[in-house]
Amino acid sequence: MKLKRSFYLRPTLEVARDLLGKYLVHQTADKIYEGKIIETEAYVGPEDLACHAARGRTKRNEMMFGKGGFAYVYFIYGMYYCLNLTTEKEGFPAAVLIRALDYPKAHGPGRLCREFKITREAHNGLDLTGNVLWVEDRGEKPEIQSGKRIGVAYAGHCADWPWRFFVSDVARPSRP
DNA sequence: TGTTGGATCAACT
DNA sequence: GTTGATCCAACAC
Repeated sequence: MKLKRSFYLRPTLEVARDLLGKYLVHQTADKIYEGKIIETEAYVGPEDLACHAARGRTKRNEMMFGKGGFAYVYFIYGMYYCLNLTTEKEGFPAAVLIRALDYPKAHGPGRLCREFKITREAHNGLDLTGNVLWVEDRGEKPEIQSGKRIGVAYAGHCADWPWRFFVSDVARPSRP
């Protein structure tokens, strides 16, 4: 079943963990994309230097300050989009980055957006309780591991926080 | 108005 | 292990 708003309004680390084993679904005009979520990362609040919201509210990260249960899509390195799902209550900036899906060529945040045709223009700010982009619970309860986040070495001590979650039985979600 | 660097990936050596 | 592709938001003038 489709996850309700209340799922996203809980603490971000719980949401990041619980999203593993769920299915991301993207309905387009001519096709439905769906894949199991196998890797996520949590980005929580102004004290997390790796979080875009650590530098205050801006045009780019505005979605993270809103209510949980919306898509936050941003463009990076001139070529790639990254898909995040916002969490927690309005006014508290937090989101979960979807890093990898169990879907062909979708292991990696940039690649999954390319495969799923997710763009900032079309999907940033989308309501995840709507009927374009959402997450489904199909009753799977995978073994979960956690580790350090990827590509955030600039964030100082925050880079060591074990806020990356992945499904144990996937040998290599997106990185060794 | 100009500069800079990033939550990446793939193709190299 | 390193590098090029390629662009927008943030910040410094």
